[in-house]
Amino acid sequence: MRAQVATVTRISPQPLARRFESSCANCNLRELCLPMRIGDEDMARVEQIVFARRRLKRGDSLFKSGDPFNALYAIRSGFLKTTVLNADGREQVTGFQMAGELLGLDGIGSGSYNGNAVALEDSEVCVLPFAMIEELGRDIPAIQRNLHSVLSREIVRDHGVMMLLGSMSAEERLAAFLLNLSRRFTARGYSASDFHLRMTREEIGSYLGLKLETVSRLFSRFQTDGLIEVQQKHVRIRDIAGLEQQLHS
Amino acid sequence: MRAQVATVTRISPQPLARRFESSCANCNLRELCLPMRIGDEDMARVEQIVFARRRLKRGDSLFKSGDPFNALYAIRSGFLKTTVLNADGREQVTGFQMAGELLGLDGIGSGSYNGNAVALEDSEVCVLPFAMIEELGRDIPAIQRNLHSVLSREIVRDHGVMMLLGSMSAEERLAAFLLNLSRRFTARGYSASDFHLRMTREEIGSYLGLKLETVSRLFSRFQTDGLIEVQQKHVRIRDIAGLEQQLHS
DNA sequence: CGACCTTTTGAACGTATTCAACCGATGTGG
DNA sequence: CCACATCGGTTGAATACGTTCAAAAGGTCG
Repeated sequence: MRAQVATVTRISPQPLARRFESSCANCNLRELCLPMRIGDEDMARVEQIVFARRRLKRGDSLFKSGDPFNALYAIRSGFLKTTVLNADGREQVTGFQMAGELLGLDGIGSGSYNGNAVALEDSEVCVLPFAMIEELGRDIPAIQRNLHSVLSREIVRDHGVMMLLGSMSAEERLAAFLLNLSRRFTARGYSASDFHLRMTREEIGSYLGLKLETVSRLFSRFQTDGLIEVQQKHVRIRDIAGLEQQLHS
Repeated sequence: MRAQVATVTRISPQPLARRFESSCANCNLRELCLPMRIGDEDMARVEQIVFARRRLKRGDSLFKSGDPFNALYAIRSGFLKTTVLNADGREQVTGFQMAGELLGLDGIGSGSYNGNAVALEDSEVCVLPFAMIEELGRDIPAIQRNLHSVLSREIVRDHGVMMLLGSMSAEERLAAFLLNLSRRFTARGYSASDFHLRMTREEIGSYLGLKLETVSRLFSRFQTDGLIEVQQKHVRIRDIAGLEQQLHS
């Protein structure tokens, strides 16, 4: 077991990765990253998983489709997007990820990442070698349970996006998108109503199945309707209830 | 541990479930359901997981959104759809499942199923109490690994659907849908070109983000173009290459 | 400062939807 | 077993929603 982990540790060093003194116990993302009870003794082992961090500058790729899968990544700070490419080169944004969220789940099944992850602002991620997660999961049920929960909730999230793309109008999609961002920022201690979009209109459009011009027009219409204020990438939500109404009409 | 599993076993009996002599080792779905090497000894334990089967008639619900989550279901025979409902009652089909595929993954994270599963034809499923899967996963790495793979591949599948819904035209969506069905039927030993659709035009439309009339029109157009023959629910693919071309144009 | 990228807005267009009618298949009850 | 009701599927015509093409202004970064 130990030997296996040591092997993975050797294989895994990423470009730009650096060893550091981990401290999940004190990490302010602990509630997001490890949402369960872990004893002090186990915690020491958990911290061995986070064997490196990796810094990304805006535009840097964390992993690309086809790269060999070795690790999951937990976002410590920053903002990323994940995308998939289809045969003829069209790109679909599959999600936007922020602090405390996990990346790379799509690589477990096939041994190589299925999509791309790109930083939309300077970011830092914890590198979590997957072989170590699996090993620890066998010893610490709370870890096992947490991994399964994370995977399952990603599936639930994806089904929500299918609902969005398959059954909702453009207005509803953008309203749902803004409310989702607001909720996630709130959970991280940021303002629920005032935030900076890290992605372009085109990326929002790709995620929502719309063209960038449509997204821009919708922002303008929401502003005219008094639901939000927009100025380029800065958004202020003025009428949460009004946005929620957009969802069900 | 044992006690915990016993508890779950007591909680879990489903209506219509019945005890039976399991035999995964001889199941003709083994390659689909357990795609990994397992020793004879471990196999005996695996078969304890499949502690019941459940028969469904067409239209029967396997589980509903909000039902307490206790088990995953492996389809032994038949055909099901999974759906999610949004706040105002609109239904989105999230997938169609056939023999060897797993249902209920969306329940792991929250403790209750997030969507609905309904039989589109008379079907039979193996009931796999999740607490037993987790316990066995801790002891048998191949089981653990398999569960992670299944979860991850569902995420990859979902991302493919997002690509479908977000970036592809109606023609491309239907072509992709037919090719996907064809591939999956082939893997189960059925004809790649000749099959019976178990779902209605409306259900296909919901899955593909289209209206039922649009689906019907596309079937007609594909027939006119010599790509397929359609008669109600019976489809014959006449030009696989032509369908694949539809994907990249 | 200049080049480039992003965003906004308008006008014309096209794809998929809506509404409607009709037909065929299926299934139920008298 | 047939009659009838219901459901599922097809097709047409009008409409609507989001896209495309285009131009211009606003930001950002070297």
